[in-house]
Amino acid sequence: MKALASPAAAGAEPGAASPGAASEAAFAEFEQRRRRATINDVARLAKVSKKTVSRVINDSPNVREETRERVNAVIQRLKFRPTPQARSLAFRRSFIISMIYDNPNAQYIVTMQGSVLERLRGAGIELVVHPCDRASPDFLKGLRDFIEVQRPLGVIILPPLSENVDLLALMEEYETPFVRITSHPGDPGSALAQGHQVVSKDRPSCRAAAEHLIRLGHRRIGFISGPAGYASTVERTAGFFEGLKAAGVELPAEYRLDGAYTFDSGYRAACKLLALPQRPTAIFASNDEMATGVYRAALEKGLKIPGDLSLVGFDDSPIASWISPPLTTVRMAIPDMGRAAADCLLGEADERLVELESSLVVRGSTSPPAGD
Amino acid sequence: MKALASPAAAGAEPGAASPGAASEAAFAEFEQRRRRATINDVARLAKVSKKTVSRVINDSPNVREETRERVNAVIQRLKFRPTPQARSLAFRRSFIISMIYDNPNAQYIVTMQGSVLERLRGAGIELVVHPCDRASPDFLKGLRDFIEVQRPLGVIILPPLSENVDLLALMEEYETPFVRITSHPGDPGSALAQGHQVVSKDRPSCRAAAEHLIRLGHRRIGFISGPAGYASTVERTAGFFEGLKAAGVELPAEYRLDGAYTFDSGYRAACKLLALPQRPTAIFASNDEMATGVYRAALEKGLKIPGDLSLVGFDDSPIASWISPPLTTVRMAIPDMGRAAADCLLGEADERLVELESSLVVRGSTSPPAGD
DNA sequence: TTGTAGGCGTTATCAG
DNA sequence: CTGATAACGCCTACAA
Repeated sequence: MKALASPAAAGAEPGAASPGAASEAAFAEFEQRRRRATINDVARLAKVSKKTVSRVINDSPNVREETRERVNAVIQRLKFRPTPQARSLAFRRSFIISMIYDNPNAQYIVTMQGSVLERLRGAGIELVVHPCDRASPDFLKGLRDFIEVQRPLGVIILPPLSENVDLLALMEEYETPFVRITSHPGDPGSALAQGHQVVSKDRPSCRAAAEHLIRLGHRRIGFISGPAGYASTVERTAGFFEGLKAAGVELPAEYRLDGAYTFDSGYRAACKLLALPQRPTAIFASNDEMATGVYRAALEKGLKIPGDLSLVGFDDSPIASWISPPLTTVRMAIPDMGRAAADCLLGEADERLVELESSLVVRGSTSPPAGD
Repeated sequence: MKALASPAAAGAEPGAASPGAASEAAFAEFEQRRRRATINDVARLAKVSKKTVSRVINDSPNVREETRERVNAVIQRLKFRPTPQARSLAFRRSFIISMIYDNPNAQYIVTMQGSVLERLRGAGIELVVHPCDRASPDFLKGLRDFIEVQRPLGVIILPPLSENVDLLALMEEYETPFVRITSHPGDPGSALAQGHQVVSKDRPSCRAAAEHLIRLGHRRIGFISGPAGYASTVERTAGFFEGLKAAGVELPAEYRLDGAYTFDSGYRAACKLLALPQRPTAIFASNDEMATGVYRAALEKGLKIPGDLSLVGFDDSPIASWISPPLTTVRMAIPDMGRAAADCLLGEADERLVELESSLVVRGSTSPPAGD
């Protein structure tokens, strides 16, 4: 990239003929020591002070271009890499980013971890995972200890923990940059509006799910929500009913049941729905795991999907495409969200609020209702 | 735990009446400074040298019990916690344990992370995750950089990476303690026998799977293997055929197909098996994802599981209990493996080789074959 | 059993 | 724009 691309150019002149370039002898002497280069080695061989090397490492603007190049040349030649241990001590911040979560599904977690790491690679920053149990009595204490002792560069908080204001207050207290991953931006001025936010816009896609079912001809539609108190529950519900309302479809109260994002809750809700005198011809389950429970219930009732019952889920988990028939569902842009979250923490985000749309994925579990 | 449990006992005597106990004034002065306590604060208030405090922190035996108690009392009173950043610099090792893996399924990864963390909690050691792509050209380079720069306390390597000898050589090179998670102990003396090993004994459970099918009356059994070169493939295959052989059941070559642990490979293999003139009455798929592909193939052929086709998988992933009928499968003791791996790295393992049995979980996907 | 002196590798302060 | 000097908080060697 730079003018001094050739290693030889760095300190090629024997006899110190070129000012500011170390002698080959000095380099040779370094080679002897068979140790990793430190900032001192670089400083000595580049004939500058440690501080200047430090400035180069940290992209300080206050370095003459010529100096910077000379230092960089030595850095490359010595394969110098600053150690995060020492930097952490001096910076009073560890070179780690932490991911804190309670209980999302495994695929969500792993995809998120992977996409965050995609951005962290090469930045010399590692990802520390911190699952926890918000029901535990020392949930906050554990987190406090962690933040206080580790002092991570930043923290990524996954839902539903990202809606926990006590946790956010903790981050503020320790002045730890954080990103909330959520499905609804915090109201301006509220605690939930602090820090960075990466939000999955689920309303439009859930609305699309409703419209999809209605377009197919469904009017009696069952709805299974997520657990109370989750932003995702609110958003998915709002989006879906938005779609129904726009089409002028009203849902009797008994078509609307509460779930808990678990297989069992989906199964039980479906059993109730399918036992209704006028059973729904379609069901929207607020996540795939519950939708899987609906498959079970339908099978037990002898109902064919999608012929007798159309079904839409949410998550596009692997099981959605593996189950038969494959499940029409909503896919969040998890990899984009992970990358965006990392960018926020790396200071490479333009805005403090990133919104990403999720999208409806139509598969075989939805069709026009059987004429009845 | 100790005699000086009460904080007041630590330095209660005003006027330095008690030798070796700091004055209340000194403590009060510390309180003023509203900073986290350092080893210096502890040393000063406990009237010992930093080194002695360090010895206490690190459980050195060379400390008089009385001194240790005095120091501990001050530590508690000051809520002193040594910072890993400084210790890392001095120890030349980060207080992190790293989990390295390529591509196991999400549930496996998350369960493993969780169980390892269970043991790490309270030890002041964090878990850094390091997924990577062994097909990438700079796979090893990336890992080398990571180990060289981060210097983790230890590394946990998940299969199939745990069978990569280049990776193991890297760990040896950097003298980094590691645990291999695998399904077959390395031959003594081989590269695979180095480091710690936590192995899942899958032969007995796979043998049990075969015996289970045979006991139900199956004789024409299809087998879908994992990808070539995986220890897990070898072990599951060996176990299953052990069971067949013990019962005197021979499998024609066409009943035995290669899979790749993916849904598609399971589906394709099943299609072939079910198209055989004498189709098998049962199939063992070497993991649940492939088994799910078999469900699909069976459904397309109009074959009922388990009536027309019995099916056994491996992993006991969530989908195994959600799919209909629920899948008979083999469950590895992943949480135990994770805890064992952490113990190895924490130096709390008795042996360098820990073996854990997996177990057959019988569900609804297996039954006697329909009389034909 | 305990302490002193020095180092781990980097960044901050502040003068020039 | 650059550098000397002092942190950062803990540990190791070597003494006592």
